[in-house]
Parts: sequence; structure tokens; C-alpha cells
Amino acid sequence: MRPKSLPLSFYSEPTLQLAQSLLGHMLLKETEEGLTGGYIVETEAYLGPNDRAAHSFNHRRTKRTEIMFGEAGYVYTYTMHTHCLLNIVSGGTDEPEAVLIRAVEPYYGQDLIAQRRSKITKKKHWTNGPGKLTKALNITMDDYGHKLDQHPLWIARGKSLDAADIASGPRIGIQNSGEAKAYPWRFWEYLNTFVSK
DNA sequence: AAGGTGATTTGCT
DNA sequence: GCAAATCACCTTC
Repeated sequence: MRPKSLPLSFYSEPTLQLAQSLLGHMLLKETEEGLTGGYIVETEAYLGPNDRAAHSFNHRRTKRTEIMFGEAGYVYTYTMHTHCLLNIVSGGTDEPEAVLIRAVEPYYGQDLIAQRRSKITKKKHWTNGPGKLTKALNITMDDYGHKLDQHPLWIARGKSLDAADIASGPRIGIQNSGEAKAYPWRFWEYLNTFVSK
């Protein structure tokens, strides 16, 4: 039986808060092969128009970023070299903000995850990066625009963390983003070994 | 042409 | 283990 999805209203809180609320919840994807999922242990907030690191900086609205201008709770995927990265749209309509999921801790379907990550022997390397977890859960560009409160890609209630379990720091891989690169908008579950760095 | 990355290799400590 | 270098060959503009 499938874990029940969180309602779309879960995604309506401010992006920086949502990035922290998502930690500890369960990201799930079901395919014909089976159900896979894991606890979200690392996220990054991208605050749209005022954030040089965000794809939606300066209200840059293109075919790719279009989904971010809509309601919260939808999936924004994009391709980076050979990998697909998963973001969750946040903010209201015309507030193009999003949360990047950077790492999860495998829980459901670990056999299937191991199979999809067959060359990787160490379990902690299966999902400890934004491009790795999408491969492990089989999240692809086909999921672009998906509404997160329903099959086959959704988030269910996991463990609840309190503030002491959450660490924060500068985001990763945004070297050329001016002053934005110093903002402490990366959040992770403190001491969890599946965090990317 | 460049990018919010990853896997592999190489050369250290 | 860790750091740097290299390449992969997709999507987008």
C-alpha cells in the first residue's frame, strides 16, 4: 500500500520555510518496476526574481521556467549535462520560487534503487546528490509539471524534525551568482550521512 | 556555448 | 580518504 500524499496546501508556506519543512518527509516515485522512495535530507531554496542563482532571476520567463510562475506544489525538472534535477515549485502565482532537492535517504524499494545504481557499491552514494537521487528514483523530464499530491510522484509525511536537527549554509555550485552565493539557503538534516557534502 | 552534476582516474597524505 | 582534472553528449537559449 502506498504512503498517503501531503495535500497541495503543504507547499504554500514561504520558500525558505518550506525548504526546511520538507526535510524528513518522504519523496516517492512509482513505476512499473515498483515503488521507490526516501527521506528528504537536503534542500536548497531559490528565491526567484531577487536571487541571481535562480533560473527565474529577474522574472526570466521561458518555456523551461514557465512552471515556476504558477502555483506551488508542482514539479520543475531540468537537465544538467547528462542528469535530471528535481525542484518543487513554491511561492504564489507570479512568484517564481522553488526548492531543489539535493539528497534523500533510501527507504522504499532499496533493491530496485540498488539495481538502478548498479555500478555504485556504497549505499550512501546512491542518492547523495541532486542528479543521483533522480536516477535512483527514476525521476525524468517526463515529470516536469507534475502535481505533487498524486501518483506516480509524490511526497508523504515522514519524520518530523525540530529546529535543532536542521543545519544551514551557502548553496552549492553557484559560483557565478554575485552576492547570492553567500546566502545560507541550503538546509540539511544535521549529521545525516546521506547529505551530499 | 554553457550549465544549480557525476563518475572515473590520478596523485597525493 | 581527499582534491583536482577530465569528460560525458542533454537541454536551453
